[in-house]
Amino acid sequence: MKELPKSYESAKYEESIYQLWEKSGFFRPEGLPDAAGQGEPYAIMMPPPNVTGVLHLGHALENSLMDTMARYQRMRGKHVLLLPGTDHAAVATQAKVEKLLQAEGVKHPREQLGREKLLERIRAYSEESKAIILQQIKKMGTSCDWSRLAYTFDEQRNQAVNEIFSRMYQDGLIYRGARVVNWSVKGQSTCSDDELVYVERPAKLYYFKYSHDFPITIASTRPETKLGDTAVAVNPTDERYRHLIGKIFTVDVGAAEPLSLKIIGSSAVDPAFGTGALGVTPAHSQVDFDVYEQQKAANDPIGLVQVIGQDGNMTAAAGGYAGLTVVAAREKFVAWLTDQGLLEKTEDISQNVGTHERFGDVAEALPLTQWFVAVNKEIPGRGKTLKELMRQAVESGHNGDPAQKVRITPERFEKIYYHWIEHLRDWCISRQIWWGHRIPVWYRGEESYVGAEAPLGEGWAQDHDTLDTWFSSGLWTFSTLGWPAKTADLKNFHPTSWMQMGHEILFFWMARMILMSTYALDQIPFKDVYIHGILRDELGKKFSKSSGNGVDPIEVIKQYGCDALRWSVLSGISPGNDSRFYDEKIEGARNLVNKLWNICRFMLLSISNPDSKLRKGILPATNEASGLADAWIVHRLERVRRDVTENLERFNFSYAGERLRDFTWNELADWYLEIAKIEGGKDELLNYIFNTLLKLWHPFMPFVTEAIWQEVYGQENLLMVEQWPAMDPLIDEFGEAHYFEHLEPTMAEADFASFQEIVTAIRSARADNKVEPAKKIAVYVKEKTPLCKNNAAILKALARISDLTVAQDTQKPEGAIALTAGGVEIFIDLAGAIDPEKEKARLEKELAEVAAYIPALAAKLQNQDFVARAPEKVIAGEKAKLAAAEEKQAKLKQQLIALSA
RNA sequence: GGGCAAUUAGCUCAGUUGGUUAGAGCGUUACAUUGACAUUGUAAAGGUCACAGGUUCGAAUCCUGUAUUGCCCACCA
Repeated sequence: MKELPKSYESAKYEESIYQLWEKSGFFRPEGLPDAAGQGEPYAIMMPPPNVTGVLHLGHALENSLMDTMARYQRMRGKHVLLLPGTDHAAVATQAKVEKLLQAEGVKHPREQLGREKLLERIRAYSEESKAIILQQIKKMGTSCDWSRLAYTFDEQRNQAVNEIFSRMYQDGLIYRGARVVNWSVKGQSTCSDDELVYVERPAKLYYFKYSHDFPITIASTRPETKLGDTAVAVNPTDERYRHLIGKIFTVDVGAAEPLSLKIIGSSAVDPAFGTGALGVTPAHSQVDFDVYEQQKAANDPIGLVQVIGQDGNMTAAAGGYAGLTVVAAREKFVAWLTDQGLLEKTEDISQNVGTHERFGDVAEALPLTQWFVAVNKEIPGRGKTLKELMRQAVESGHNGDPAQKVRITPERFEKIYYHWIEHLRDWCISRQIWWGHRIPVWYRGEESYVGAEAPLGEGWAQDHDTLDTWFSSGLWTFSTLGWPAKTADLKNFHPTSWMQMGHEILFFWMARMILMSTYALDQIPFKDVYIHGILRDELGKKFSKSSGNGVDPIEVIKQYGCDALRWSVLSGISPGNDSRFYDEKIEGARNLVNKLWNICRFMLLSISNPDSKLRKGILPATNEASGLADAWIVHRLERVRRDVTENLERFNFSYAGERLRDFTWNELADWYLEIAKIEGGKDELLNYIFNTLLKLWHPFMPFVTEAIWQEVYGQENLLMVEQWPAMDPLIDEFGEAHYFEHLEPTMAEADFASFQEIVTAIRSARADNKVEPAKKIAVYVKEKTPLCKNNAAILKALARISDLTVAQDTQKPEGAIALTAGGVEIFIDLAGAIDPEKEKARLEKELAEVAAYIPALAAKLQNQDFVARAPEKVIAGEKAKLAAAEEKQAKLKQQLIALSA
């Protein structure tokens, strides 16, 4: 067997290994070794990254999560489909390309280039971006099925979009209507409520009257919109104003027409806030528009006057203010109020304003005719609204079936989801940008037609608007599987098994996938959603281009390797919580990868013949040379196998990994391999450990484990499709290894722990007394009562490891120091190297510690309540502790006396 | 204003359903260095588990309140 290099060089392996995996066909479920076998389908749809740029660290986290899960499930024998794709990200991409064009000097891209040319530019940009992204996904080691690569804006997905639009339209769930919507002047498009980003900023609150004879003072931070007021709302219980309800006042504030203001009652108005009266501007406030609708329904209508236009300037209805920008109109109006003596006071307040997620400007509320999804309308034949479908899928299961329940990890996000649903309004899905799925509706005069293609006949023109990008990504779990065709993939893989996402897209995406899937397929989109937090820098700040703290995951891979990147983003995370990413973490990850490499390298050097039979994961038969350390490591390996498996099942990626790290480094490398060096002759067992270890590590560190595996077994035998280690027949349900017949399995753990304590105590004493590491010293273990059944094994190990000599049943030699550890007395002859004063101080310190501990334990055991109520096991444990402490105390006292004698 | 988290060693975090003298990694200190690995090893120091009550035989863990920090939602017109 050729010798491996001293340290793992990721760059040498990663590319060729990925190619090998890809070539193997195992990324495809039907390419798996047992594709026709019993394995159940397991599907993960990769959230498609936006084609607005390249992947960042957050994507590295997501890919690591998904690929770890996919590899684990694949090794468990599932028919895993990890499906990759990208998202055209309508607004985001168009906004990005327009910004780039503007930087190139094209000030008004839409007017200057026109629809077709601009779309061409965006397409070119997005294709370039897409190509880079796909390369990056490969570099991250992602084991996804490239043959099923999807794009939210390709032909297949466009069919799905058109199909669902038509169905929802036929069901009356999509409608065209005039409502107040969010409008970005800069982007010249609508956006949904969820796309608003609220920013806090200082504002002035103006208190004024519309005219001198108007009886109520109102307050507003946007006085210019008051030119469009049509009512004043007061609380009907408010004694100050209730007598005015129903009255109509006509005031002239300089708009094209005098304002006709009706005083209306609304319990939503807080009498204690401000003046207790609210100027109602139906055209420029969502809330006020609701009031307008309510009044209409109650047969007490109020007017609607639009004073701000789509260009962000005042409309003709604003009379003397027409054509002014909003800000200029405000200044002019306030100046007029001041002149007239109508302005009573101003107040500086801080205010949250909704800005457009992509274009960044403050969104205006405008009344516009747009396309909407009706979330509160009953679906024909289903007896439920879309909102109810969305709620039920998470709450009790789709159609009340618990097996069709979307389970969210961590659970607390369920509450947030319900809360969001409560407040959900009809979803505005039409956008005036050009990059996106065109709305499949055709017009000719008064006629309209819904369908992908124009109907027969002349003169039909398609709706100019495009669809909200989330309308298409909402279909992702099934549009990727060929829907609306009834494909085998749909049957096999939907509902998908597991989905992960950041909490910031819970509403955008998770909610919409649930809506679309329950509506279109009568199925939930996925059984489990894992919500991860975001990665922050070492100071806890978000990574962003503007803060200049960005980390390029591909650079990290180049420098430290993909496995190190994966480990550094995965370790330390917990569901739903943010985590920090910093250099030391990557270095630590790189060190771990290298440690694993060297552990395997050492095992291979020690094994005379790596045995491919052991790949099946069966423990080798007992052999004569087996000792305590062997029993212990087998036991510990089984425990870690179980812990890793259980925790991956529960999506505790970080804990599973930590557990594996702890075993590998602190148990296997630091203890067992050191002993194995001395004892020797462990071919079979080392083979077994080597095999199992690589399999357990593979989902976390696919490259380094596969690299080692191939060095041993050749390129025809890929680790990625080895079977995940199962419980060995020789290990019982309690995790005890019945492997070494001459050893009690339950004792292995305790005995080895004693052994470790003894060794550590000796090392510590040597260090305290500055004994040169290379110097051999005599150690005597005094055995009063048999330490345990495996005492011989311990003593044997003690005698063989490091530089110790052991004698049984002995008196403390002259000048030796005495220790109590692991339940026995130990004498170390330092050949006069000790300082008696120092030794006395050490003993006294230890004595003080144990003396302080004993009374607490004793008191506990004398407490009748404790003895009566605590479980047997706990009481027995406390008694044992007390006994051990008392024995130690006695020994320490003796040792002190002996020292002063 | 409503809601949700977090608060444990200098730093980053575990602590799996209440039961060790509360753990890890990094950092720190001392020592080591040709034998798998300095991307290393050995040993050590370091914590009133934010605070105050309560429940319990027993609380980092459960309950109530307070403080600080972060996030989400609503919004003040």
